Amino acid sequence: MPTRRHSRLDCSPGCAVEAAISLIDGKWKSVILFHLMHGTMRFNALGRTIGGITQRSLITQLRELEEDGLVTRKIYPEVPPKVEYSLTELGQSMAPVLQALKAWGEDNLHRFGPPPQAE
Amino acid sequence: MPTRRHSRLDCSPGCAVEAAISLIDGKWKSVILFHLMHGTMRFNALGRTIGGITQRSLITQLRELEEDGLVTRKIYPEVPPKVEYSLTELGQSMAPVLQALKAWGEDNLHRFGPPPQAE
DNA sequence: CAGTATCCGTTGCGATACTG
DNA sequence: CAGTATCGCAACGGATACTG
Repeated sequence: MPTRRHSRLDCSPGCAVEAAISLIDGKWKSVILFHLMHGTMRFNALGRTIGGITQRSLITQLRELEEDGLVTRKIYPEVPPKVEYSLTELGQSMAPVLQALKAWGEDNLHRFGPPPQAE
Repeated sequence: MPTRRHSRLDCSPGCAVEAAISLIDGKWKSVILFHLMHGTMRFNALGRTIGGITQRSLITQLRELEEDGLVTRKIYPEVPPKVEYSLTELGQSMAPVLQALKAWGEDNLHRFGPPPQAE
């Protein structure tokens, strides 16, 4: 029982915002979506690209994204197994959000994490 | 020790997205920001407008938003106490994000929560 | 390769009660 | 009114090991 994660979709003003966010909360979802916007990816490739995420977390987040209709999972019945993840139309429609997020982050990141120096 | 909540601002591609999200995660932050975009609000007013949030949660989220420089707190030294919360410039700059979120939510909410009927 | 299973610490957050 | 203090649980998420 997936424990309906979407708390309260019972609308008050600002609820749309909350609903939208509830889909991309979690520590990794936004990043996953972001990477999938660049195209289809396989499970481990996604994990490597993101970096620092465990298989458990990755699969959990992916399953939730799938459950929410943002991501699709294509299984190639072959061995070794091959599974590709990509965005659905709905997932693609998140693009503006992700971009706004990215733009904001890039503009303001320096305020929080003083640039990691030039090494 | 506020336990630096911003997990990893140590950038990998997509990190900007994660950083931005980390500021508006939590169950309520986005909604708080959203309501503050309409103007300054007092503590309890904010709580009532949002609905369903406890004082503890509200204050916690507000303090974090403040700590992150998105919100300011103006105290009127009078009795009964009066405290007003409003967005900083940085907070205002979140507008596009919030709007993207809201737009997306409004366009796609129906997919998750079947419209609350006409009562 | 793409997962699943188990364990377990941390955090989020609600409930409730109290205060200046 | 605008908080603070305590409690407690459930969910999140990391580590690690195992599997078809």
